[in-house]
Amino acid sequence: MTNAFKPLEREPAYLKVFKAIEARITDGSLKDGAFLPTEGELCDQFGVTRSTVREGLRLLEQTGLIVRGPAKKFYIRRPDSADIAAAASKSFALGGVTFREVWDTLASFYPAAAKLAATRLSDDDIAQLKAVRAALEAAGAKDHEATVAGAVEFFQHIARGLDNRVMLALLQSLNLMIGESLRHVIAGAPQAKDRISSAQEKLIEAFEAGDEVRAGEWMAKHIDDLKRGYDVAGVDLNEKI
Amino acid sequence: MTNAFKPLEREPAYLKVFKAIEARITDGSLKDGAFLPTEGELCDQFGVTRSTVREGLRLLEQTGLIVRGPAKKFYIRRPDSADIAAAASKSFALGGVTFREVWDTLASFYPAAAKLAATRLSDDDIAQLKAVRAALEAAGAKDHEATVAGAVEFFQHIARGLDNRVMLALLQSLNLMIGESLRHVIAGAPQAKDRISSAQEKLIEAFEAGDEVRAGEWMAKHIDDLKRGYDVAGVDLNEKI
DNA sequence: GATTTTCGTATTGTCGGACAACCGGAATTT
DNA sequence: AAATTCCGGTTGTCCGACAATACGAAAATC
Repeated sequence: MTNAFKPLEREPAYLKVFKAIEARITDGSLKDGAFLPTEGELCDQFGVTRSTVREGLRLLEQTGLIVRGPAKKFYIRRPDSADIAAAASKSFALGGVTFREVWDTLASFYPAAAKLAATRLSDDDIAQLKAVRAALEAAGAKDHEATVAGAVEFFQHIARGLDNRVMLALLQSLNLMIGESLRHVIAGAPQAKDRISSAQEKLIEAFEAGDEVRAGEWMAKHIDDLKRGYDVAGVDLNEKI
Repeated sequence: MTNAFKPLEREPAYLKVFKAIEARITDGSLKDGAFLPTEGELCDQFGVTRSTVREGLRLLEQTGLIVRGPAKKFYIRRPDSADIAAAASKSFALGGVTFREVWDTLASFYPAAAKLAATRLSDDDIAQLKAVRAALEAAGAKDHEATVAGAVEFFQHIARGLDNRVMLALLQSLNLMIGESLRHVIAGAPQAKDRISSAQEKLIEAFEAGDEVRAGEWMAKHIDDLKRGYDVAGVDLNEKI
């Protein structure tokens, strides 16, 4: 019997609202920065009640497609890499990934990123890296927070300098995760600051020289070094983040 | 004047509902698979109306923390890598990233992943890779869909075999994005299937031998080859996905 | 005339109640 | 025992309402 009726999926109205608005954002008819109509107007346009519209708006909100502007009105915003990264790392945390998984990923991906960085970082990017390193040097040896911040910021600037939003988002979500775990490591590893700083120095040199191979090698060493800090600090790599 | 009052953030009740439930999921007091109370019960417990509760539920729903079960009831589910990947790649699409960005990322990250795969894939994983390749071989030369599917599935299995959820999610979101773009390339590149298949063969050999270096090299070649297909197909790499 | 104050209005956040549609399971029939 | 019917619980949607807030314009002040 071929003339059976289709499953007839009924889709809740709030989902339709969500998809309708989402579609108009993706196809560009609602441009970035434009204000969304008020809830009341949306009710009229969609022919549903405010409760329903509001449920749809909550979906858009969580997706990151709209944010609250002045006067509480919503406006359109395409999610940027930072949002993607934040959402991803949050999900990871919920999923209970281990330190080992994060570090393994770092060790695999960042050397490759460093290679690319050697060919792609601008003079300005490199200057910023130097600034980050200088700030790290200036910080007190016992200032663990500054050490963590310096290490993470260095990664951040490299990711940003790659001029690639996909890579940026992926690396940023890693950066968010290592920030937390580095804190544990550094407090328990005495000369962490010096080792980090000297690795950064070598990396900057490689970037300046445009030396891909050296950049990749030093990044690998740098990360390996950070990871080794776990043993020193006595942290179990299989612990959940 | 230092004693000014701070902005005094008042957060909407629906956000509190969201955070409250989210917290109980993350801290484990609501376990994976458990059913959420009904909307009515939540109203009683939180002391708010259903409209409010429902807005909170929509947030949880979009975050991927809860899904609908039988009888429409919600149950708890920790987002897995596929969800993270899907969400991320969707956001990327909205952000209007270019093919070039995706391919650059592929070219940077996948060779590193292949190296790891050489040391980590189980015999079972490799058997599956062989199966994927066999299916690709069996497909007709003109069956572009099968070719795309074969190429993407090969990537998928590698990612899954790495035994690392973070890497899996990141690579999966890349896989989702290349699927679409590969379709364009392959239709316009005659011997794409053969080249893909032979690259897969070399990769499998390297994986079996546990030869990291060779695996990385062939993966780099493989991706480079796919990318070159763009020229042949006449696709502009700077086009948005 | 420029600045401050006041005030009205639009919008959001929340409420309470209402009803149809739907699902699952119990009660009933066959 | 199997199929059918029925019923209560739950969701999806609607309506109407109100307080709180934020904005912009009108009014008052200097």
